[in-house]
Amino acid sequence: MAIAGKTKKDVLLEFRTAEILDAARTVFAQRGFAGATIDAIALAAGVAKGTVYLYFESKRELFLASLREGVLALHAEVVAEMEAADSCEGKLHSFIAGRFQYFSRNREFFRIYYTEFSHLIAGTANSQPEFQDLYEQQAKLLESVLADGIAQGQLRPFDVPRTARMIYDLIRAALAQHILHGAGEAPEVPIATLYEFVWKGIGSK
Amino acid sequence: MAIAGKTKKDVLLEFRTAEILDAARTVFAQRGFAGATIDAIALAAGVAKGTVYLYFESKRELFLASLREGVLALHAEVVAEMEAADSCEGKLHSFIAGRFQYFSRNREFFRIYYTEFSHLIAGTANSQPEFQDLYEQQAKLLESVLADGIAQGQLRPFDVPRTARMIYDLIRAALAQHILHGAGEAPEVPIATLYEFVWKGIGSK
Amino acid sequence: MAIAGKTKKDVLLEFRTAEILDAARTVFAQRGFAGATIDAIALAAGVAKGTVYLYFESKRELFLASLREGVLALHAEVVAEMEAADSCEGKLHSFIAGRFQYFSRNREFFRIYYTEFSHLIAGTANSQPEFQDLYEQQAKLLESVLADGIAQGQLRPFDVPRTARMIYDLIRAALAQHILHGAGEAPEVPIATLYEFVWKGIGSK
Amino acid sequence: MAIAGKTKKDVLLEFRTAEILDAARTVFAQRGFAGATIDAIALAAGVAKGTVYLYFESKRELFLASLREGVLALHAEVVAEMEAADSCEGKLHSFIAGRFQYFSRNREFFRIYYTEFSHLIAGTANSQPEFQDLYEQQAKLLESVLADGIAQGQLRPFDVPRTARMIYDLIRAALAQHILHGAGEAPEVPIATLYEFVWKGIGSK
DNA sequence: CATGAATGAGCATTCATTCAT
DNA sequence: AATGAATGAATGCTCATTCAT
Repeated sequence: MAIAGKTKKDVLLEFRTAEILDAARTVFAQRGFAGATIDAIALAAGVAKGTVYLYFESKRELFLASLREGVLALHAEVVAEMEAADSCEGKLHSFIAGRFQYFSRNREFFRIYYTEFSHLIAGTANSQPEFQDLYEQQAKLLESVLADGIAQGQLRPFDVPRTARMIYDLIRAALAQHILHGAGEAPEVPIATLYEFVWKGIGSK
Repeated sequence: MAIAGKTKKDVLLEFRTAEILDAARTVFAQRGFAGATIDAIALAAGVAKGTVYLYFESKRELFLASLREGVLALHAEVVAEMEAADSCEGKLHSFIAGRFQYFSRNREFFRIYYTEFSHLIAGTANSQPEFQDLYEQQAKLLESVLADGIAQGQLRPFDVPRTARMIYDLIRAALAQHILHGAGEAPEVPIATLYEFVWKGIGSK
Repeated sequence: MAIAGKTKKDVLLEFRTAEILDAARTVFAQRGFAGATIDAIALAAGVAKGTVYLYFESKRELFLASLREGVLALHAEVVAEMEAADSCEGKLHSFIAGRFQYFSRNREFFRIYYTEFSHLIAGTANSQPEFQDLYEQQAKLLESVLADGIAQGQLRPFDVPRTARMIYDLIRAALAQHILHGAGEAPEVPIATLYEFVWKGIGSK
Repeated sequence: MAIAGKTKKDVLLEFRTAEILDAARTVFAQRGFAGATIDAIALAAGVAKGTVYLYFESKRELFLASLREGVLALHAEVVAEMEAADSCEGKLHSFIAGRFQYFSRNREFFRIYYTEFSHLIAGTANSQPEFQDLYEQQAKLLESVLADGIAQGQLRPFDVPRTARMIYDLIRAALAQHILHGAGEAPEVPIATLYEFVWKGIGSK
C-alpha cells in the first residue's frame, strides 16, 4: 500500500516532468533558448506557467534538463550498438549509424543538440561545465575506437584527440544535412557516404 | 562640383557605415546577437544611438550587414588564392588554407560567422534567404573543385553537393577548434591534418 | 461522551492553532509580513500549506491573529503587575517595567509588534479597526494612570490623551533600543532612565 | 551658448528628476515600499515606466533618493533655525519646532520618514548604511545641544547618547500624532507640550 | 544629419490561494 | 481533516525603436 501510494505520486511526477520536458524540447528547438518563453512551454505542456517552476528551477535549468536527457539517451543507445559490434570498423560504423538512427527518431531534438553544441564550441554564453562533459563523453567514445584501430594496425597513426573531434564534428555536420535538409530520405546512403569518407580519411593505406 | 559634393557625402557615408559596422562586428562577436545592445554598439562606434538607425534599419539588419561584409571579404580572398593555384589539390588546399589565414587575421569575426552559420544550418529563427545564398556561394566554390577533380580522375565519383557541404562544415569545425581553442598555435599543423584527412577521404584510390 | 468528543476535537483545534500561530510569529518576526511566505510558516509549524488555510482565512488574518495574541498576553501581564502597585508612581513604573519584562521574554515578537504599530500610526496599508482597538486599549491604560495622578495632584494638568500616546510611543522607542540593539543588557538601567525622564516630564513641580 | 545648452539639458534633467521624485514620494507614502509599483509611480509622474529607469537605477534606489532628499532638506532647515537661536533652550526649541514646521509643509513625506526610520530601528529589511548615517546625523545634532546644556549647568548630567535617542524618538512620536492624526491643528500647542515635557525631563532642577 | 530622451511591449519568476484526493 | 499539486495574477527591469529638437 505504501508502495502503491508512492508509485502513484512518482507516476504523476514523472508524467508531468516528461510532459514539460517534451514541450520544452519542442519549443526550444523551434525558437532557440532566447526566443523560447516559459509561457509558450507551459502552454505546449498544457499546464500553467507556475507549474513549470514546480518541476524546474529556472528556464536555463529546464533547457539543460531537456538537452541532458536527450544526450544521455543518445549516448546509451550508441554505446549499446557499439558493444554489439566486434571489429573496429563495426564500432565506427555503429557510432555513425547509431546517431543517424537516434536522430531520425528524435528530429526536433537535433536542433537543440546541434545549436547548443555549436555554442559550446564557439564559447558563446553558456560555459555550463556539465555541457563540456557531455561533449567530452561523446568524443572519448570515438577516441577509444580510433586508438584501438591504430593499436591493431588498421588505422594509420595520427593525432587521436584532434582527429576524434574532427570526425565527431563531421558527423554532426552530415547529420545536420540529413536531419534538417534531407527531406525524409532514408539514412542508408548518407551513412555509407560518411562512413566511407571517414574510413578512407583515417585508414592505413 | 556636384560630383565633388556627392563624393564628400559618400565618403562620410561610407566612413560612418564602416565605423558602425566595425563596432557592431566586435560587439556581436563578444556578446552574441541577443547579448549585444544597440547602446553598446553606438558607444563603440562613437556615435549616438539614433545614428545607428540612420544607417541600418534594425538590429537584425545591422547584424546581417556586418556578417555579409566579412563573408564577402573572406570569399574574395579565398577566390584569389585559389586562382593562383593550378592543380585540383592546390585549389582544395587554398580553399582550406585561405580560410585559416583569413580568420587568423579576423578572429573576433569567426565567432559570429561560426554561430550564425550554425543557426542557418539548424534552421533556427532566421531563414534570411540572403544568408542561404552566402552559404551556397561558399559551397559552390568547393563543389566546382570537387567536380573538376572527379572529371580529371583524381577523385573517385561521389555525391558532389552533399560531400561539398560536408567538407565545408568540417572545415568550419576544424577552424573553430583552431581559432577558438587553439591558443595561438601555428595554423600549419591543423591545415595539414585537415587537408590530408579530406584528400584521403575523397581521393580515388 | 458528546462532551468528551467535542473536547478532544477542541484540544486538537487549539493545539494546531497554537502551533501555527507560534510558527507564524517566528517567521513574521524574522522576515516581516511581505517577506514571510505561507510555505515557510507551514514548514515551521510542521503542517502542509493547505492546512494553514483551514485555521486562518488568509495570510493577513494569520498575521493579525499572531499579533493580537501577543498583544493580549502583554496587556494581561501588565494589568496584573499594575494592580499589584498601589501608588500612581508605582503603576507608571509597572507599566514601563512590565513591558520591558514581557518583551525580554518575547524578543522575536517585539519586531512585529513594533513594526506593525508603526504602520498603524503611519496609517500605511492596514487600517484594521481591530488594530486601532488594541492600540487604544494600551493607551487607555496609561491614560487612567495619568488622570489619577493629576486628580491626586502628583502630576501637573496636561492634555491627557495626547500625552498618554506620546509616552506610549516613547516607551516603544526605548524598548526598540533595548530589545533590538541592547545586546542583552540588563533592563534596569533603561527602565530607570526612561521612568525618570517621564516622571520628571509630567511631574507637578 | 555652451552654457545655455548645458543649462537647458540640466533644467530638463532636474525637472524630470523632481517630477519622478515627487510622484515616488506620494506613492511610497500612500502604499509603502512593498505596495508601491513602478507602474504607479510612472503614472503619477506622467512618464512611461522605462523613463523612471533613466533617472533611477532601481525601485530601491528611487525610494532612497526620495527619502534622502527629504531628510537632507529637513536637516538643513533645522540647522539654520538652530543657528539663529543663541541659548541652549532656544536651540532645543528650534530643533523641535523646526521639525514640526518642516513636516507641516511636507505631510506626505512624513509617512515615509516615519515608517522607514521605524524599520531602521527595528532592523527590518533595509540596513542601507546610508540610512543609519542619516539617523545618526539627526541624533548628533541633538546630542551636541544636550552636551552643551550639561556643560553650562542648565541640564542635569545624564547618559547623553541614550537620552538624545529617546528625545529624538519622542519627537517622532509626537510628530506622528500631530501630522497624521492632528486634523490640521496648529502646531503651537503640541510644540509647547512637547518642549515642556522634554525640558522638564532633562532639566537640572 | 545627428542626437539621446522617451517609450512600452515583453518576460522570468514568486507566492497566496484553491481544490481534488 | 489534511494534503500539496496546480494555478495565474502581479511586477521589476531591459532594450529596440522612435521622434522632437
